[in-house]
Amino acid sequence: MLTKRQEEILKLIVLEYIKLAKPVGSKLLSVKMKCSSATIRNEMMELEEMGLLEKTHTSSGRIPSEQGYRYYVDNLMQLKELNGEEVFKLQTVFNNTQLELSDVLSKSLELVSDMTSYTSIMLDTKSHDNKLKEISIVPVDKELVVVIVVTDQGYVEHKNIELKEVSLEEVKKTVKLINDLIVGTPIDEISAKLEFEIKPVIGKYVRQHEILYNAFYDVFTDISSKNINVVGKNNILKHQEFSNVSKVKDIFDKLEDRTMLENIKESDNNINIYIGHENKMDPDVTVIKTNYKTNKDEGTIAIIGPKRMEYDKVVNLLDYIKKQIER
Amino acid sequence: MLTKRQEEILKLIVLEYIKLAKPVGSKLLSVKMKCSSATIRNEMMELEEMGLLEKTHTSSGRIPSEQGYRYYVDNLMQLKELNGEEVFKLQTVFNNTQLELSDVLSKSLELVSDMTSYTSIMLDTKSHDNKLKEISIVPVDKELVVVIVVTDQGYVEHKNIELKEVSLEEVKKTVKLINDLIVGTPIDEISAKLEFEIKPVIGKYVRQHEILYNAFYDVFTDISSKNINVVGKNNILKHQEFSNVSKVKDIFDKLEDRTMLENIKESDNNINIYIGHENKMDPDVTVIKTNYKTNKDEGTIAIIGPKRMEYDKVVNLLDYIKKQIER
DNA sequence: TCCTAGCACTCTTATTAATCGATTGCTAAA
DNA sequence: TTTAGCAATCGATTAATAAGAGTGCTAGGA
Repeated sequence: MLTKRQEEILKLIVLEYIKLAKPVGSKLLSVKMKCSSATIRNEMMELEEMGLLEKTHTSSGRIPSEQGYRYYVDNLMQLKELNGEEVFKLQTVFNNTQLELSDVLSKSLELVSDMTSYTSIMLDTKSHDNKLKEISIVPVDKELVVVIVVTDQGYVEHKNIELKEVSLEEVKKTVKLINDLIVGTPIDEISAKLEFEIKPVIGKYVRQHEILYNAFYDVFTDISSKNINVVGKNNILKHQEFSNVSKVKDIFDKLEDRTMLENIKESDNNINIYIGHENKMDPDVTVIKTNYKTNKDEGTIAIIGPKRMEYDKVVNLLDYIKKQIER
Repeated sequence: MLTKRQEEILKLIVLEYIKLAKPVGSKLLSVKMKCSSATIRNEMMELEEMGLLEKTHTSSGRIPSEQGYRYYVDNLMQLKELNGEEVFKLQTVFNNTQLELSDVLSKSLELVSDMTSYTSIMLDTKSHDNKLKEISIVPVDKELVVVIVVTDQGYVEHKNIELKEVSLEEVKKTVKLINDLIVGTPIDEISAKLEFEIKPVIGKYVRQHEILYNAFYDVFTDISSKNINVVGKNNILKHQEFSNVSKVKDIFDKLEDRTMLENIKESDNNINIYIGHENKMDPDVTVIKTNYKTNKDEGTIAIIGPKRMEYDKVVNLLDYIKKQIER
């Protein structure tokens, strides 16, 4: 259990280090508190023994350990309000009724990335209530037909089918079959239905039914697939913990690795903070994320930055965005 | 005019410097040629006076100047054949008939980026012969209707319209109007037609015609807009000329700047090389690009790397891809 | 006239040493 | 329990030195 004074010291060190990125010494703290540097040194030693502080070398000032950050965000962090300018900028996005949800998300995350110098990720999973609404075709010319799939939430996906191996008639029949049999099916069950209800039937009267089946399989896979967007990646380069190129490359590669990014999915409804080794992404970063859920959509938004991150600001922004989206 | 020997020296220096990124000295060259290092030093001095070579400091070996690279690519470069593995990998992409052109392009550029460690850009302009084929609507529920636009080349774009300020009837009427009046119009002329032929008419019987007009304007703008894709951006980090983070940030920011990227458009049909200051992107890079043109599509593909680039390899690859696409 | 051996000179890189300044841990006194 | 004082530690900076690579120039030889 920490004393009041120890908590104050820890908090000051965290805030100071976040601001200046330099180890914090006892002398600096002694002017901010009403006791001598020697006293503070003694407390620092205890905090270090408890694993909340670290030194970069024997005679350096202290920096927070991962545990130190953890204690700070769990017990000491105070959320201040967003400032007027930030709210104003975000509101212009949320008030734009022209935009679709995914655009609102990416635009607001762009703002957040600009305001914080961190990197944002949105992972947009379509909701389970998303059902196939209609599938229609537009014959373009003798060689090409466009198949268009629409869900009851207004998602659209399309695929071009060449009329070489299959005829327009065959495509039409298949589409009618799908419209008759599987309209209304939730999108994540469609692949199964397609295989077991449609494939056997078309197999009977379409010569090259594999081609047709694959085309439809593709378009349904696309529409049920996750939409991932990384915003403000270049902000990584602004932080001095990432001043060495190979570290940067490491993180950039991870930010392009789809399976890595899909892992970021958060089901918990709170704003969750994963500091350093607590996240699976990279031990040198902190990931703050939350899930969101509307009647059409659900997904995760995440902010990634150095462990030395403005936790309070990011938590506030994320919370604000989550609430606005869910309205 | 350069003598044979001077050309040989220049070529060796370019190749050696591309390989090892270290200034090339006279001693190294003397073992590759049948004359003494003193002779080579004299020739180097002349080449430097002509502006083809540079020194990094008074007593360093030589590196090629931009003019030196220019002379090399114009007069000395020999194109070797692609190796079997490279051809094989690319062929698996080109032979996949399932893929649309833009997918073929981005996949083959991914391969090129992997094979070369450079960065690729594709800029896909839709051809002028692309005409509006059909516009159709799918009413999703009482509050939402999806508008889908298809061109005669099989491009699809869509937009959701909320049925709050406008009614389904009004949307239907407008769509009928568009289908009657401007189907067959080249996509880059549609905006104008929309404004002068459709807008005045719907203004008469649609209360909130601005909303409807804007929605259609948006979707036509989208479909005629350029498609830009940057592949292998992280490869920038592999080259020692970009080992300092602020330089990297500079280039990365440019690679996300849409207007910068649109400038890359090349109308010339050859493989063109822009070394250092010859390109508008950044004086420390070389851009090699060419345009391509199929019956559906036209655009530009470009490779970006350090000036110390494997010119021969990149030119070969770009040429190969261009030819395959245009088949 | 062209080529080359030889050599002094220049500049980079690596290594070591010396100094400065910040900060700590410890001790002893308040 | 707090604090003043002080030796000790270590990073960062600067200076000095040496080693190595490469050049430009000169003078002699083909």
